[in-house]
Amino acid sequence: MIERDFFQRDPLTCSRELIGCELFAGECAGVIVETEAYCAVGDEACHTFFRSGTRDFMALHAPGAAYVYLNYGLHWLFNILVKGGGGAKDGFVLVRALEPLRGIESMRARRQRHALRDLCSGPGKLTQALGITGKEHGIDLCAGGGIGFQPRRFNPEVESCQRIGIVKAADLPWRFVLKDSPFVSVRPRVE
DNA sequence: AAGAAGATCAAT
DNA sequence: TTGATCTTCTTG
Repeated sequence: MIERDFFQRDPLTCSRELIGCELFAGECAGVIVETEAYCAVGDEACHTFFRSGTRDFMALHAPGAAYVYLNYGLHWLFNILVKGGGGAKDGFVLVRALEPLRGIESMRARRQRHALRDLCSGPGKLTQALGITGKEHGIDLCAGGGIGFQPRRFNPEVESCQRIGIVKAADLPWRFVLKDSPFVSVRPRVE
């Protein structure tokens, strides 16, 4: 079980170090292979930049809280609140892709897809596969409940690249992937 | 009251 | 490349 102090650091460190950790939700679990960092200060792509409700959420919750929201009216996106202790170090980690480990038949049933690579290879896909929706918004992920994290069991090679699907601050290399994983959403551009 | 924007996905 | 679909925030 990953403890709260893991999330009492800045979003870039948390995003990088979550690669290779396990996310579990009920009977389902997978290795985190892709994340993105969003910073409360100085990042125009972060919801705190244009949503007062998000700034309120950040003030009212402890690090390790789930921040789940509906995007494009269709897809739930799963984030973790991180607070490094002071404005510029606060933010969110978006979990974007998993390598499925357990509960694979449940994932297949919820996704209506069979291939392992189609189950959790995107932020909207993994919430559907794990059954995460807005009802998980605000829950504590460090409380030993049904959803949480397990530490790494190997030493991953992590690659950083540009974030996906945003227009503002699109050039920042704040997306992190497990190198050469076939389970990421979009393969990083090879230089 | 109405409109725009938005961290996506699957089918064409 | 496009359509689906909804919440939040801003403007009138």
